[in-house]
This record gives sequence, structure tokens and C-alpha cells, in this order.
Amino acid sequence: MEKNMMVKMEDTIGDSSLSGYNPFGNVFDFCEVEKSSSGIMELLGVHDYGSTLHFLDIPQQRLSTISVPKVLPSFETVKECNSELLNHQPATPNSSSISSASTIEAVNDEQKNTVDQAEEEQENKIKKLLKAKKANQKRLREPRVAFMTRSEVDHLEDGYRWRKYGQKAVKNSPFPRSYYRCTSASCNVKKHVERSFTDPSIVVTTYEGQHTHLSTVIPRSISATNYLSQYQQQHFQQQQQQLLFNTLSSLSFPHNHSTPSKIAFAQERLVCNPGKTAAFLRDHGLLQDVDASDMLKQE
DNA sequence: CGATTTTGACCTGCGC
DNA sequence: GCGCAGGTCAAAATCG
Repeated sequence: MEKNMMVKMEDTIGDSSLSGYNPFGNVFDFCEVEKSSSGIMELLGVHDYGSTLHFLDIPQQRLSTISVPKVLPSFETVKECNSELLNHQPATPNSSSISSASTIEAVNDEQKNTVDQAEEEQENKIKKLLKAKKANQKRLREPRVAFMTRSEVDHLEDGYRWRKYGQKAVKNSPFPRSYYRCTSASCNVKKHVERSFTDPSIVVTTYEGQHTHLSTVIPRSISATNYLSQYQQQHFQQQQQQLLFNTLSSLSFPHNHSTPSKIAFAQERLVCNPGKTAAFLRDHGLLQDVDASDMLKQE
């Protein structure tokens, strides 16, 4: 797929990669989603997240979301196997082998040995069953979404707090991969971050799971762009304008605005009020909350 | 002193 | 079964 071409999400069913802008005008350097553990190839794998697509908003260096229609049924739950294991009863020691013991002690010893043996056998049986169960029950894995972002900073701000829990060397790469877990209790979202070995200026961030809470970090304001890399600063204004332009082209307008007039409106807005449009974007935060009619009201 | 990072050991899945 | 690579754990170290 040609880089930087305009891409609509719904046009990419079956693709495993995506480059360009989504319908909301956010830049994807690259996006890749694995098959879900159910084996169903999904539209960008995002339906595991309910009806939300997560993406990295490069101009603001944070993770954002947009809503997408839910088109697939929910996943099958893993079949509970080995009911035998669940209904397992301890072995009974009073077997028929005890018949003519000479002393009570001897009987007790024999009983003890039999019990030990039976328990050991049961233990082995349970171990085998557990192993079989584990083998049958393929580990359910959340679908993953990967982003490639040109950045000098390895760990990109995305609105959540993360705790590093591991680091591994990556085969054929001089750069290690770092593993992070969301610090929020009961939230099992993970991500790993590594630098591309083909282009060290690119950071690959892979997210896995769905946050069970709201963002805990206050998003960086636009005035704090000095935090961003030089590359991003250079392209910030351009991206911001593209962002607004595409947003206006995609979102709902009042009925008295036809498609050509939407674009004309956006262009006029960008040319005449660049500062105001920046303020609008800043104030509205996530794009999913943006409604073009709000902009019109602000006129 | 609690939170976070580091790092070696261990676990797991997969291909041969 | 074995080896390899990715992923996770957990104790120790470091940081604020």
C-alpha cells in the first residue's frame, strides 16, 4: 500500500498492514494487527476492543480512539474440558488388598503405603489431566496493534502509566525490546516497545489488551511541542491542518452543508483562522468527540 | 520508603 | 525430544 495515501479503514478488510491517514485524518506510519486467538481475521483486529479502534495520534503523541461499527459476533469462550478433573474425588484407602494382616501395625503400614501409592497415582493423574487441559486450552491472546512512529524517544507518551516488567534482546537486532504493563490495578493491558533495526529512527510500539479505565495522564498541550522530536515539530503544523481537513471531510455536518461545502468550509477555516482551529483541536481532545457542527456553532 | 527499573532465570510455544 | 526465541517472573538495585 502506498505510503501517505488516504486510506479508509473500511477499505482495508483483509489487509494486515496500513499506511497513510485514517478517515479522521490521523497519520499512520504503519499499523499491523495480528489474527485474534479465535483464528478469525478481523478488520484491523479492532473488534475485540468492543467498537473502538485505538490508534496513535502522532501530532499529540498519545493514544487515541475512534468508534467503529461492530460487525463480528463475540468470540467463543474456551470449552471447559476434563470434567473428570473437576469432579475428582480423593482415592479411597480401604481397598480389597487388606485381608489377613498379622498385626494392627502391619495393617496400618500397609494401609499407609496403599494410601501413599494411591495418592501418588492420583497426583500423577491430575498432573496429566492438567497438562492435557493446558494443551487443549490454547492461551487466549488479545489481538495486538502495532505502530511505527518516527521518534527519538523510545517510550512514547500515550496517556497511560506503564511499569516495565522485562527487557529482551531481539534476534537480528541490536536494539532490545522492552515490556510494559499498565500500572492501573485490574487493567491487564500490555505493550512492548522496540526500535526498528532497519531504521533506528523508528520506534515500534505494540499494544495488547483493552484498558479498563480512563487515561490517567493529562494529555500534553499543544504548546508543549518542544518535547517532540525535531522531525515532528517540523511536520506538526502540516499534520494538524491535514488532521482538521480530513476530520471535517469525514464527520457529520448539518444538513445544509453539502460535501463540497464541507471541504470549502474546512479550507476557509484553515486559511482564515489557523490559531482558532488549533485551539479547537486542543480543546476537543479525542477526535471521536469532535462534531463538525460544534465548530460551526463556534463561528 | 514506596515505586520503578534492571536483569538473570524460568516458562512456553513452535519448528525441525 | 530438543533447541531456539519470545514472553514473564521476581529478587535486587535504583530512583525520587
